[in-house]
Amino acid sequence: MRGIARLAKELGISTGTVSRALNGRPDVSPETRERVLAAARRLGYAPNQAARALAQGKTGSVGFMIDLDQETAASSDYFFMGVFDGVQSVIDEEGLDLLVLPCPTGKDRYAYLERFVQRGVVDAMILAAVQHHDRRIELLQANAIPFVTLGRSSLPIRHAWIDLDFESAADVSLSRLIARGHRRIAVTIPHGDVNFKHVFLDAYKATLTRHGVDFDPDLVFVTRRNEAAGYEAADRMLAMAVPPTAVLLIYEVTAIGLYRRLQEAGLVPGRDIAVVGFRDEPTTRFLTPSLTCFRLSLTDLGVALGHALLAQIPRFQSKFPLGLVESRQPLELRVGESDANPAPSP
Amino acid sequence: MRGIARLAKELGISTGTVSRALNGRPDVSPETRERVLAAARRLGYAPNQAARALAQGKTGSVGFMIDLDQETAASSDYFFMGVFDGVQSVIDEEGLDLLVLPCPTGKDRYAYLERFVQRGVVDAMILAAVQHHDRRIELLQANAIPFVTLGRSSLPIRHAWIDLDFESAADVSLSRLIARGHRRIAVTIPHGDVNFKHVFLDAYKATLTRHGVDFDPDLVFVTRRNEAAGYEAADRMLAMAVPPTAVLLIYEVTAIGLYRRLQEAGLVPGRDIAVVGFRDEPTTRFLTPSLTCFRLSLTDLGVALGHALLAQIPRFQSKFPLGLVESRQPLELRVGESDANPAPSP
DNA sequence: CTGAAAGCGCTTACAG
DNA sequence: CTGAAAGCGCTTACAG
Repeated sequence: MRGIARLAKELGISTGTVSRALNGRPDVSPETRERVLAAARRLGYAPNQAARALAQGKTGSVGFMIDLDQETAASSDYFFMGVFDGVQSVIDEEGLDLLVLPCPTGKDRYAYLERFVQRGVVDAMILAAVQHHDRRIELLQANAIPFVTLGRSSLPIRHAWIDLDFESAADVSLSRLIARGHRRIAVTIPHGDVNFKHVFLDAYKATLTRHGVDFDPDLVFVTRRNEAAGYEAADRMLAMAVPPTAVLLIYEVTAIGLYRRLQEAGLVPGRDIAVVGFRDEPTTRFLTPSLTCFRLSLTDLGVALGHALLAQIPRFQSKFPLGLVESRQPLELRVGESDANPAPSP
Repeated sequence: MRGIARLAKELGISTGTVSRALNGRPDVSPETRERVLAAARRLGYAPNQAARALAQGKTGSVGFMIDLDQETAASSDYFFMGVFDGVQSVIDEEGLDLLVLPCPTGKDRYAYLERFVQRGVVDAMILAAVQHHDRRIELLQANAIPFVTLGRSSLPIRHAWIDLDFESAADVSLSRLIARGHRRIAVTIPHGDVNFKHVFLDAYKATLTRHGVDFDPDLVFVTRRNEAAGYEAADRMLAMAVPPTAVLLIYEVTAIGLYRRLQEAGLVPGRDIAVVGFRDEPTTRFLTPSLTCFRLSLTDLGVALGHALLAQIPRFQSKFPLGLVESRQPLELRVGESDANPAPSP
């Protein structure tokens, strides 16, 4: 005999009462509760997760699906770790566990998620690296799994999401550059189908338009998330008939390669060409000249995701009455030396 | 009615037969099996995980516990992602799922793990960031959970582990440096209680002794895993009465700060001071002069962990008869320019 | 406040 | 090859 039955026998009471005492139900006498808790402690009892989930119809755990493929995972460094921390600080309070589900390289993301969803492994999901048309969103909706995405999708479906404020970042950085006379401002966007590629590019275009600057498709560079991509992008920029006078980088880490290529060409960021990075990353803090970039609180992002998720789960909705969250996390400009230069006079 | 019962009713057969058909048992007629599988597909049936785990007494999932605290997680970049990929490539084959369990910053690691173990959330565990005296190992053994650790512990308990071959790395790198005349070789070791701090330092000492070089405790620098720590370490080295002529870095990322501090002092790695980094990381590939360091296959490491773990799980032991794995993953020297210089003649 | 009992959705000896 | 039934370890109306 094991589990709750063992406790019940030991104490000479019914399993129902043990269960109620353990779960903090009000209809248990203080003495009984004390005896049960003491026995549980003494015997090192912990409720079996599977039995509990089966009886209650909920698992008490939320999944956070991430991609392992190079494009999204490489150099993701502290990003997800920080976000996980934020999420847990919120859901821990509500007795929920976080299970990170890493989709292996090359494995179909939809099939991977489907397996977990259909088998009822988690009560709710957080999805990272949202694609332009992300079928996983339909999957979760069809299975009535509460969820929130890190990043918007472009599907004509409303769902809870938290994203970075790309619009504001594009506005702030471009306005700075334009005010200093820059007109040929290159932008790098991610490779692949992640949705923020489109979001960021749209924001870039919109800001240019607002300032009366023409959009030039030749100034858009698709880069992967690594140093080499920054090097190559710089290389291509330098080879242009009329090179850009400023660059906006979507992946911070590309700054390392870009700096290197510029250095080889005898160019100094902030003197010969203006460079603004998108997100502050530890590995770029040591660049010289220091990089102007946007700072993001990973913990805050995680906390926002946690709150948004709880707001989608019926039993938490009264405590987190946020409705269908659609919000953007603020990005704060950290001014460095890399964009100090005005545009060269023509 | 739902789940298996629905299928059974739909087909007019018993739930037992449905279960046997679904699970590929041999004692089911081909026609029945086909009908069951077709119906399951049609109705989008997937077995409930909790019910299955309860009935079978196993969950079919393995946990991989990582730390979220800055010291071990920050700049861990692709490290774990690569390892997860390797682990999954192995356990997927056996029908096991990988659940990553990220222990929040500041939360007690033992208590965090205990919760998952006692509730029976996972069948087996992989532990990262093993401490010198890691009570989690005793916890898993007491609960008879099959496990393997990424890193050795110093407990007088035998358990399955996979570690990096610090001994060989110390030997190869120090032998190179000593052959070039270096005698004052600084070493950086991690902060905190991670076990490889001791392993690496011991290997460093042993190699020096073997070459007849005296160990000087002043040449040991404790560094955290970030750029700034490398900067500070270099700073302290330069301030010494007799500075080291060579440096062995345990964390690659510290090379960035170290390079910077050396540069400020007008010193060039590979010309004025020899630098060897421990593990190849993408962010240091762009350093100039290029860094001599050790390359590690993360996927191979993950695969080794997966195999070692399966060897600890009774039902897989015949397929993976490896016994109690205690092995070190090879590290391959990637020669760069940073340690090209011989020691200056005294 | 407590107990007896049904039920959560599966699996698996045991008969036949 | 298939069905009936017990059981996995919990939770939760329902009585009392």
